[in-house]
This record gives sequence, structure tokens and C-alpha cells, in this order.
Amino acid sequence: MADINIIELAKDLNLSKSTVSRAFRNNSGINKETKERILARARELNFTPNHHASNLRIQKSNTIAVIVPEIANNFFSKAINGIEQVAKKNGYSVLICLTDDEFEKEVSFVQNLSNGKVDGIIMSVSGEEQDHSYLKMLQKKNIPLVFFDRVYEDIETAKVTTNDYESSFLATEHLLQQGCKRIAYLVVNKNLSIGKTRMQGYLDALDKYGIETDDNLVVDCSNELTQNISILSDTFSKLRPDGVFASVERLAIATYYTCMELNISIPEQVKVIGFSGLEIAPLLNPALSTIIQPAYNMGLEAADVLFKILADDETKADFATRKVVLNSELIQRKSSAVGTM
Amino acid sequence: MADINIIELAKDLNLSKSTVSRAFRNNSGINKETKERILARARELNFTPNHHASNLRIQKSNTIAVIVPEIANNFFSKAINGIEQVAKKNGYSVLICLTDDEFEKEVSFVQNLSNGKVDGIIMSVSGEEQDHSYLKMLQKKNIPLVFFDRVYEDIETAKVTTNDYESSFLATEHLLQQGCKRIAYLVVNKNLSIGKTRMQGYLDALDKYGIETDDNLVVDCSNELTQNISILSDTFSKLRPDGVFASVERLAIATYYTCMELNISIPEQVKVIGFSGLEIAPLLNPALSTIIQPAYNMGLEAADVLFKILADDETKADFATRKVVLNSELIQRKSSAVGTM
DNA sequence: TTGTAAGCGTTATCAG
DNA sequence: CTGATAACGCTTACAA
Repeated sequence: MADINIIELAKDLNLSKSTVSRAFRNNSGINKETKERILARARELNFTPNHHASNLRIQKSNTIAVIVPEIANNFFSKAINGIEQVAKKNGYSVLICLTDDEFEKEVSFVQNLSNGKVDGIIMSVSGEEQDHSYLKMLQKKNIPLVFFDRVYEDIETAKVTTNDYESSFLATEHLLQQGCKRIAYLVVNKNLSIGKTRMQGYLDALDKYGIETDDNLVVDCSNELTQNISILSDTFSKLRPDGVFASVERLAIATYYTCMELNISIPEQVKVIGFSGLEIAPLLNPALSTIIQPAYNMGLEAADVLFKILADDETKADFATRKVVLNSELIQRKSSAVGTM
Repeated sequence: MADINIIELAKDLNLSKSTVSRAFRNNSGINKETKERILARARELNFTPNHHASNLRIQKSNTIAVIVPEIANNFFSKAINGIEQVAKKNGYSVLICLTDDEFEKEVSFVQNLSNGKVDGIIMSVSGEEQDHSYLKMLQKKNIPLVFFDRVYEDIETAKVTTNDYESSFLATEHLLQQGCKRIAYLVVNKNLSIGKTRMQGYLDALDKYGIETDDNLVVDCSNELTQNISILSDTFSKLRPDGVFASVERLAIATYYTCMELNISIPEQVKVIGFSGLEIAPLLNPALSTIIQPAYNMGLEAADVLFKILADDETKADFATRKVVLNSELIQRKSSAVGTM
């Protein structure tokens, strides 16, 4: 109940509330000394203007939302880190929304956020095969949207992605050059555009090297480790691939666990490469060859684009449909090496 | 500009805004049919009540903040995951604040949040040696605070921690039982209570086994990998420890990198154990012995306590100073094994 | 430079 | 069950 508002502070200082209000804004014409006096007293009384009142008044929340499938994940936590850094610099707060990869939650978050709670949204999507018209609402309400990594192709908005096709092509080509003939492609959801794009790189590389595609070698996995191990055990025993290309980090890990269980030696019996940002890839047994996405920088870029749109100057329209493509980096390590190193 | 408010919606429906408002609350006495009619029309027009207006009115934000040193980190990202799950279930949003381990940012976040922006705060602290009186403000403004993992001992509030002393004691004892005589304790900041507590477990275990303490074996590291490698290289060449107990994950990783560089073999020349929640600890070369903190569950617990306090019933006071201690789990793997496995 | 007053879009109280 | 009206705490023309 020790709550104090601008009126009481004004009374305390024998000023009007408008003058006090001005002290908290930079632009307004106000006497330097009165301003000092006000701020000093405010500090004493622990007063700062109520967020909701001023947000209501100025129709702005100074908050952005990040909607992602998960957070306990190398890639997303780094991306969020990047986003938060930019937000902090701009005086914005960051709301975290985890969809758990469920489209319904994504929709419900967006709906819940569209009433002024946030000024903009950065999202990595979870419902490619669904109806995306619910996003129209954001446009109507003038809430800018930036996609990163996982995007909806049919929605025309700002997007920050990586060169997935090229990376996948190169990764597959790398395995081929190391002598692999039967390369398995592991994917979590074939229908996600990101899975498709990466798969296309894989397919085209095979094609370039004149390798026949075996549909069974495209393995649909899940997000659950034990389940993946069982799926992969099956694949390994039935199809005996000599190479594995994991389209996401957790599938590379599942591959390692499976090989450990089945006593399959990497890279002698099967060579492995995967998308992954693990700092400890070199410490794995054996060191894992990786394609590293610049997760942190993607966050930075996505946030940068969003704030450019929010800045609302002439360039705004330009950024509203901006496409940024960052490059991933392929690093060869022992898991895809020839012979015994 | 397609923005619609409750008044226009009311006009559209030939009703008063109070009736329309009631349709969006559950409790209020309102005719079922009119309510349906209102909600239907609202859906058509994409209307839901403005957040700031209602927050201002009801003096509540339905938002909590999580203040942590970093997010691109196994432990914190899992904890946040837990927190978000609980928040979502309670209809709350989660604001993420990253202090980058800087006390000033922590203070500035708390100050910024204390004006109604959030209803409660969950925090893992970054300024043990600083003045914590700034937190008094939260009490005055009736914003509940729950600490987790890293806490301020001098602040009486709800706390969720793990049994750090016991875990450290057991980890050190484990190394001793494996035959180590010169065990290094790696810590990022000796002054943090969490570092102190863990160190005490280490010291007491040494004592129990009649091992003289060598102050040089308590190694103060940083958060930066390359820096840590150089610090550890120094330690290894000068002090030749036969055991390493890493008080946080990144120091276990730094130890591995250092040993790799110096060609020191784990566990033959030095046995290693560390706090870590890495799913891939078994896949490292060699598999890393770990003490696993229940990060996700800590998040769950911390959020549970916070919402119990926010529920504001008789038990509130009880939870406001609740102490929850969860157990970590020690898992022995090859990095601390005897002989060559 | 400061003060007055009109809103921002809700919700809650009180009549009807 | 519904409607009028007064807050909630702040910002911003406009006036002084």
C-alpha cells in the first residue's frame, strides 16, 4: 500500500502532475533544476511512472515477444540471447513464449499478444502444414513480425534464415567425398520447410554424384531421445548406412547413442555429420563434424530488423519484408574422417 | 487503424460497454445468450480487451519476470523452460531479463519491473558482494520474489536450491576414493555463496580423508573458455593435480579442452567430475562423471512457489519465505574411473 | 517553464 | 441482467 503515484509526488513537491511527468520524459521543455528536484525526490520515494498507465496513454508497450518451439536447446537459447541483447540496448523487454512445437499454442500466444501487450513479434514457427491466416490479425493491428530459422513460406514478412540448402549440399557432398555410398538423412519433420530445404540439398548432392536415392534412407525421427534411438537402431540394422547426415543437433546425438549401443564405430563403419552448435562437438567420442548455424547472430539480426521496423521512419517498409540469409559453417572432424585417425 | 475498442464493439451490438466488458470476464452476472453474441461478434472483429487498459484498471499484469545471469546455458535454459510451463498453465506471460552476470543490470531490471510491469519475480542473482537493499522496494510494492540456485543469503525470501554442500562433498569423496590425492577445485567466483557452499563440501571431504588443503588447488576461473584454458594450463603444469572437481559445467568443459591441448589423459593422469546437466556427458571422450542439478524441476518449483504467493490466500505468508531444496544426482562415468576401462 | 484538462480503454460500483 | 459513471495513473495539447 506504500504505492505512490504521480499526483502524490506532485503534491509533495508543490508542482502539477504534468510537470512531474515531464521530468521523466527527455524531450519536454522543463527547467533543469525542477527536473533534478523531481527526480531526486522520486528516487527517495522509489517512484517511477506506472507502466500500464503510460503504455495505455502512449499506445506502446516497449516489449517484444519471442515465440519459439523450445528453449532448452542450444540453438534457440543462443538466438534468444542475441535478441535480448538488442532489446536491452533499445530499452525493450522480451517476453518468452514456448509453443512446445504445438501449433495451437502458437496461435493462442499470437492472439493473446495482439492487444497491445507487445509492439512486435519474433517467431520461429511450428505449424507449417496449418492455416496461417491467423497472422493477418497482426498486420491489421500493426504489430510487425519477423520470422527466424523456421518460417512460413506463404507469409510475406521479414525473415532471417541460414543458407540451409547450400550447407546441406556441402555436408552431403563431404560425406560422399569421404567415400560414403549409403547416406541416411535424419529429419524430425519432413513437412517443415527447413527439413525440406535441407533434404533438397542432400538429394541434389546425391544426384550430382550419381547416387540413387533410397527413400528408406530418409528417416523421420521425433524429438524424443529414446524414441529416436529405437528408430535409428532399426534403420541401422536394416539398412546399414555408411553415412549419416543429421538435420538437427538432437539427431546427431541420437546417432551417437545408437552407435554406442549397437557397437557401431564412428567413423570406421559409419560417418556422421550434423547441424549443431555444440561447443563441445570437438570433445565428443569421436569429435563430431558439424554445420554450425550462427544462432546468436540470427537473434541479433532478427531483433535488428524488428527494431528498424518499429523505428517507423522512411525505411520501415523496406525492412518489413527484409530477407536476411546468414551462412552456416561446416567443420570437419573425426566423425566423418577417412580411416582411423 | 483497424483498431477497435470496447465502446465501438458495444455500439455495434447495441449494448453498453459494461455489458460487453462482462462478457470477457467469467464471474459477472450476464445472460448466456448475450455473452455468446458478444463473443461471437468479437471474434469476427478480432477484438479482445486491451491489455494495458485492463491491467491499469485491475492493477495486475499477469506477467512474471525471470532474471538470470545468462540463457545460452544448459542449466538456466532448462530452468526457464520449467518456469514457463507453469506460467503458461496459470495464464501468465514470462519476461526474460539477462543480467550478463552484471549486478548493475540486475538492479536496473528490478527497478524497471517494479512499476506494475510484472506481478512477481524469479531470480538467480549476480551480485553477492553488493548491497542488496534495492530489493526492499519489491517488498514495499508487494511484488513477491523467489530466488533459485544463486541466492542472497541476507535476503529473507522464498528460495529454491539444490543440496550443493552434500553433492560437492560426495563428488570430492568420490575422487578421493578413486585414489586422487591432489584434487583441484575449479570455481568461477569464490565469493558467490554457491561457490562457497560447494567449496565447503570439497574442503570438508578433503579434511575427512586427512588430506592437507592446498590453496593453490582452489582455482578461480572466468566465464570465458580461452581464458579458462590458459588458467588451467598454468594450473596443470605447475601443480599437477590428479583430480579436478569443476563447480560448474563450463569449467569441466575447459578442463577437457586443456587436457586435450596438453595431452593429459583422463582419467589415467587426472580424474574429472563436474556439475553439469549435459545430456551428452556419456558421449564425451571420455564420458564425463557429473553431478546433475534438476534444472527443469527447479524452475517448476520456483514458479510453483511464486504462484502460491500470488494466489494470495491464507497460505501466502507461508510460501513467501519457503525454502525448497532439491537433490542433485551424482553419476560416475569414465572420467573418474580407476585404471583404463 | 508550468498548469489545466481531456483522454488512453478498461473495470467496478451502483442504480434501474 | 443491463446501463451509466467514476476511477485506474499517466501524457499531451493548449492555455497561462
